[in-house]
Amino acid sequence: MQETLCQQTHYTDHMEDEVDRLVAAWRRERPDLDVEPLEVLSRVSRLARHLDRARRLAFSEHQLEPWEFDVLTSLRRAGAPYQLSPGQLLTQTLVTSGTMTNRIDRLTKKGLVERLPDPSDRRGVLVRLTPEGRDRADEALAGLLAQERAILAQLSRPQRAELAALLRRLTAPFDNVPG
Amino acid sequence: MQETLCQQTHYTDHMEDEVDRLVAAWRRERPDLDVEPLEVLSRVSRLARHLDRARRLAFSEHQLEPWEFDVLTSLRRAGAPYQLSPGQLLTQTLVTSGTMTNRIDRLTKKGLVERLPDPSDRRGVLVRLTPEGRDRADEALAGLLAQERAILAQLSRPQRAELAALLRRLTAPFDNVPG
DNA sequence: CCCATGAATCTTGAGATCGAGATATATTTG
DNA sequence: CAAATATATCTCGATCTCAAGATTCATGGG
Repeated sequence: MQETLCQQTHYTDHMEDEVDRLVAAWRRERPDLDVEPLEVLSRVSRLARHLDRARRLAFSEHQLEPWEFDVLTSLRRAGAPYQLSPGQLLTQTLVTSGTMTNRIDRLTKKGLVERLPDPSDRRGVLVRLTPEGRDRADEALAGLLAQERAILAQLSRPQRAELAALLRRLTAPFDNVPG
Repeated sequence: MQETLCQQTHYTDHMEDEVDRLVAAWRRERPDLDVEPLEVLSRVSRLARHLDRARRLAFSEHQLEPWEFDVLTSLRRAGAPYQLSPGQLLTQTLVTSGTMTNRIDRLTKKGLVERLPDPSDRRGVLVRLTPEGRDRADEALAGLLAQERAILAQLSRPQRAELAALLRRLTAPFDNVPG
């Protein structure tokens, strides 16, 4: 780790959040414990819940639920012919197999995806985006990005890059092991 | 924003994660879009799901569900006599009022909390931790902190502080407005 | 004092998630 | 080649969550 000249994140406005209050409360009630980990991970969990609410709102304009968006965009990103196995969808969306079966069923009923037999493995199935599914995914993505940009306006571009890099170090171990 | 000498987050090991692959896929499929926001916010959402799974595992040793932990520790942090209104519990746990009523019902049946009339407002209720509830919260917290420390070992202490500060700037707007 | 407005909590019904186990097919091993 | 093991997906039942609306009480103006 080398020292270099870089942007210091030195905030003049130190606005408190719920986690500051939460940590202060623990230090008062349990001064014997080191609750430093909560400074990072409680913020991650709470921010994710806030984002989930915000997304639910943003998607409701497009008649899409967040879980529908997750599946449709996973297929969209795969590129033509826009198909993945349920197993690949699992690693992208981090839900259980039972949940994914259920999601595919419902999206099929809505005409946004279709199930095809996997030609190379008779156990398997491929899930393919329909043209309508593709359009819905594209529309919703544009809306989501606009919303996310507004939330991230709190940070400068280098700060966002720094934040992304720090988060990557935490997510990578989860994403790169069997677990 | 001043420039100072500080630790540069310059990683020799640039381990990829799912979000790197996700972003690369979008740039290939939708080169017209700027997907930079996903670098931060998709990592936040995915990390939160990984944490949720890890917590579920950690708490199962104590026969506690994550949602039970959230409610019990909110009350524990409040300090003696360990009581809060359902409304206060809402802002701490970010669930809807219907969900909270349900949670309080179930925790009451398990003998971990009890409902008392609010002496200063006859509409209101106070939820109080029972002695057993308090013990369960304290045990589970110790276990959670140990697990979180292991996850955060990927970062140095100043990196953790930096990460917490950056996240605070994103959570504060959510935590400090009516929304 | 009474009514209108607002706030805090609870009720309800629909829908989504999880975990565990079932089923069918692949792959490896002896 | 047969048996054992592993993999991919689905089924099922129990919870858990949410959104919307109902209920109960507080508060302020007339």
